[in-house]
Amino acid sequence: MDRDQTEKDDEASGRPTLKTLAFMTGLGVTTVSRALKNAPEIGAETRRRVQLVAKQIGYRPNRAGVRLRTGKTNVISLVLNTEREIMSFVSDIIYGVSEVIADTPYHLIVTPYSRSQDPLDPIRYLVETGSADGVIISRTQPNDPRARYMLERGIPFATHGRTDMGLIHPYHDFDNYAFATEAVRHLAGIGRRRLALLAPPVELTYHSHTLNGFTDALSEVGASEIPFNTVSVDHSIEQIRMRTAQMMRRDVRPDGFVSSAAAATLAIVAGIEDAGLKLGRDVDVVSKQSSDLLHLFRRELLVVNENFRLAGAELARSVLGWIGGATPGSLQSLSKPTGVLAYRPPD
Amino acid sequence: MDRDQTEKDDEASGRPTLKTLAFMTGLGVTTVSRALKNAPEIGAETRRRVQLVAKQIGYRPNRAGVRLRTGKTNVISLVLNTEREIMSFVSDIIYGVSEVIADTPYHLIVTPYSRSQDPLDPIRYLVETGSADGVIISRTQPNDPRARYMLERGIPFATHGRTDMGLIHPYHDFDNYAFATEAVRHLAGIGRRRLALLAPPVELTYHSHTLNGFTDALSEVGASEIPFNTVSVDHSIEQIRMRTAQMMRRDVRPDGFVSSAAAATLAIVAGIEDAGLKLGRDVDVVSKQSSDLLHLFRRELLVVNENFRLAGAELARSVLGWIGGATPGSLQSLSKPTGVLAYRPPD
DNA sequence: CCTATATACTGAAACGTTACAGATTGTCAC
DNA sequence: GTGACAATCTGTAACGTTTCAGTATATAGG
Repeated sequence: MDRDQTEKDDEASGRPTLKTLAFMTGLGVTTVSRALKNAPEIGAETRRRVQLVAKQIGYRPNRAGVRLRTGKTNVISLVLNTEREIMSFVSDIIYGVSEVIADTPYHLIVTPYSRSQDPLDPIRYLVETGSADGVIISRTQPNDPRARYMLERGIPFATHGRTDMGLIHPYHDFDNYAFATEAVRHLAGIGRRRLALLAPPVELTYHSHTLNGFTDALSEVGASEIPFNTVSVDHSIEQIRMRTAQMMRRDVRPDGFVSSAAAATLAIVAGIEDAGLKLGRDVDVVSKQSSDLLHLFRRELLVVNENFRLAGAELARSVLGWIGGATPGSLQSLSKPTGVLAYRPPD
Repeated sequence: MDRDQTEKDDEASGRPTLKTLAFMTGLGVTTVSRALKNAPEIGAETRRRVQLVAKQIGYRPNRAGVRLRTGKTNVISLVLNTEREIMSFVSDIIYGVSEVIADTPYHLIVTPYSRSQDPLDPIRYLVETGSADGVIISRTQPNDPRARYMLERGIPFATHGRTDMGLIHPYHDFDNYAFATEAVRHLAGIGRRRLALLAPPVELTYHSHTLNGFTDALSEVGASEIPFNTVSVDHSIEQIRMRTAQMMRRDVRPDGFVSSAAAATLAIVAGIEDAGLKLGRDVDVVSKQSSDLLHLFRRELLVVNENFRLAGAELARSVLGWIGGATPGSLQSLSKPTGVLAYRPPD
């Protein structure tokens, strides 16, 4: 009677639950639950038996059940700016994150914030609704309210880029200081003396990293700077192109560029050519790139690679590490630029 | 006594629940639940009162609770191939989807499938674990096992690209037939007679769409095809570049190209130049692009724009529509190519 | 033989929500 | 005054999980 009823209940519903396993093994749900998570108070044989059956029938814990009971979501949220983030960037980071969480119970959810919205809004939403166990943010600022907020609430996160608030948290960053210094040294090495920098937007931390590297290396090699700070990599292709062309038509114009983004570099080159000058002859450009396409564009371009897939992977590892109990300070990483590829025109 | 206890319970936990609202309004949780979803058996004043209080204290339904009780996840899953999907593509689609689900209760989760994995695996996972209310897939095939599977299980989905199985489901597709015909006509119009097509991979549906458009237009304008089917847009930049260069060194070589992807076009142009030929003089290339960058690369390139952000938005609308009860057949859309931009060299 | 203690297991309750099956009114017809 | 009925509200159970507070059995110490 009792048995029949339970049996019927279990066979009716499609997906196996703890109750199903309990019935099949003849144990209580509590025992099954504990056996599956290797609790010490369960006999060794029972444990193996339960786990065997669970694997056989393809038991997977119901996420909603776990989440409701424990508050654990098994979700990592990647928070993205809908219009400012550079294209290839995003997909590479996503792939990097995916790679790492692939064989964990975690899911990746993408939380966008749009237009004129406060960047803190999506973070508040995530924290208030308890929608994620961990968060990844980018476009990090020196004094970042999002990082501060999450630190206060004690929710694990990692930032793409560093902050500068005297607070410790996991991050992954590309060494933009090293990028800028190497770029300047290389340009100086091939005889360029008046350099312009297309920098990241001022509000982001890596703006000053890049700028510091640039100016430090300038004085090191004794070259001078041609100011180019009316635009940043966040500006439109058209604006950058126009400003570049304007600048290249002036008497005192740069003979070398350092560009912090691949798309912007296309615009710079276009601007240079608009002004009737020739890349590799009148001016050289060193650019960061994330996909391997710039050298197809103009083979005279000098490129430095930034690996966003790696960044995504590192960020995911950091967040998971923090969730897993590691200390935030031990989850910081910096990736060095992979060498300047010097494509000098063969002729 | 009873009151004190309830009060204490509610104030202890941070986030308001139905119980909190019930206590504040003096109603039962059932009534509150119904009032919030505008059930007819709730008095008009009560309804307003409950909704007012709910808004004031910022009540948000607990997703885990809803999901456990109803099975509704409020999740849309975007299933992506980790290595094959083209870069900018992905982020644009994500942004498009985000845009549409922004003011719905839905979250977007990204489900990747990697390497040598069966494309059906992630779909099976989603369906078996009931992880999503709706699914979006790309890299659609004429006979697509994923679409068939989801159709059988009755789970709402939309495909980026069409199938050809005689089954009806929502899709969004770019009109690649029109793209190919317009491209060929344009090339013929500027005097090109021997055309090569860099097609999508054969297994995907839009391969034949593109190919049909190409060959139909060829016979229409009386031009001939130079076979170029040893590579597809899925091949590496290096392979495409090499094959192109090989072909361009032969006696009978194309004087026009139609390319189905922007990245591949970079490779084609590189190959053309490797062979010592000049774009716009010896050969013209019409290419699809998703971001507006190709004309910066070589201004002789002829480009047709495919809007992936729009695609993402349409796909999201379709899935939501299906979930909302619309008939699958009414959720299909095709986007026309936006005109060939004819950048002829001015000199 | 009785008590203490470790070992292996178990039922009940709770997380927040919704659906089902009432319960309590008030109104109206007769 | 009674019964029928609509309108409005409510308690209980259930979704699948984990935690709490046990229970039952075996082993050992005295």
